[in-house]
Amino acid sequence: MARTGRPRVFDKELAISKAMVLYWEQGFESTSLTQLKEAMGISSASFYAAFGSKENLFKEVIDRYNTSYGKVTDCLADTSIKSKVAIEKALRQTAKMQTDSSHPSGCMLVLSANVCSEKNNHVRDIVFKERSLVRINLEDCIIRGQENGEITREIRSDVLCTMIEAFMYGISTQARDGISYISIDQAITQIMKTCEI
Amino acid sequence: MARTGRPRVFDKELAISKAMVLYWEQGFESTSLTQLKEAMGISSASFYAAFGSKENLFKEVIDRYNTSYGKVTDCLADTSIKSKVAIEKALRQTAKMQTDSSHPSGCMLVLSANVCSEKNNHVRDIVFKERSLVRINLEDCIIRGQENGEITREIRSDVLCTMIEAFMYGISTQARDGISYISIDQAITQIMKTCEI
DNA sequence: TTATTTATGGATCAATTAGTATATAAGTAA
DNA sequence: TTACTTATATACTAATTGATCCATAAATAA
Repeated sequence: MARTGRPRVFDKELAISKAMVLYWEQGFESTSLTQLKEAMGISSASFYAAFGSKENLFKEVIDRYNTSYGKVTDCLADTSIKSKVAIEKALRQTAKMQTDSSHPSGCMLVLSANVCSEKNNHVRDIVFKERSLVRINLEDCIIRGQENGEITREIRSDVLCTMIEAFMYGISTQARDGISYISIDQAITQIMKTCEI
Repeated sequence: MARTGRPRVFDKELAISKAMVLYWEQGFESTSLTQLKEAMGISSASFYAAFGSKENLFKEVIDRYNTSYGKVTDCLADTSIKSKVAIEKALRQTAKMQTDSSHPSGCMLVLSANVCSEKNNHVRDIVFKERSLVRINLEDCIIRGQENGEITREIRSDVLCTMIEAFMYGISTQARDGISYISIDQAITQIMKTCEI
């Protein structure tokens, strides 16, 4: 059944997209409500009616990110492809996405709320938890690869995981610094050799 | 000759240290003047008389960082030690420093102003330029090592530089996430093998 | 029709932001 | 002493922060 009440005049999904760009580019705290409302083209009343708070909008934006740009690492959990291939694919897709100039550079989960004032530590926790999920997927993928004989057993899975994770997180800063995709891609080719049998 | 005028009652160097902790922990934009003044124990008038502006204090803090905690990568420019040793030392010292709980975790140059609103892009440039200097030192160190036969020539210096730089930057996020020094240190042992002849 | 529900426009809120103004205190220089 | 220089205390500013209030608009339900 159709919902009652005056219908919303703005496109909520589009508004979330606009907000994502701002939060991604500037981070949670540095993005003001004025900027968000302007980008969305709505008033305070509409903003709070639709999203509840600046923080709640951020949560919705993170969800959006995870189901769009953030999907570049989803292949780590895909057991239908070989583990080493999955890791390499995750890294290359990450580098490609993060250096794409059609949106803010770097990874939103790494950049948007890692540093903030104490009162917003719970916002920092949101992205921290999202990163944890990626790390779990990466380590599981490595373990799977070692069990299947696709990845070297000479290196402990947690050590390999920490090495690749650090490299992956660092791409965000490099992307912000303007390091090219091709340059990062070549580095990926190099670091992937560590996984070889 | 002794300078004229009423002498400053607070310790400027100590005040910069206090400010560094705040900027490091929360970033430039998320740190308020109120917090800075409270940490320093001074008034607005004293603050502006001594530092000029919030941004100028940040510059002084970055200088302080570079000559203290940031020195962990100085060995990259030390031509008296072997290149591979210098890189390994820089990485291990970086990991040790960034996970030390006596101060904020991670690297201030990577975390404190990488993400901000447009009006502070020039502050972002400050840390961007500092990172550039580290990158130059790293690449020069690699080139030197390859010329001296201490580092493999099988990999292009710029590719090796990008790989190590990404890994190094990523340590900041890992440190914030609570990854232990020992874990990162083991990953360093692994990634250093890439440099071997 | 009337009641109910939800969204919007616009005014407004208290708190906080970075930064100033002014008078005075405390030192040196002549 | 007087002149000068610098720092401090206190009050203050305009602008911005995230968020709320209220009247009204626009839909459905009965």
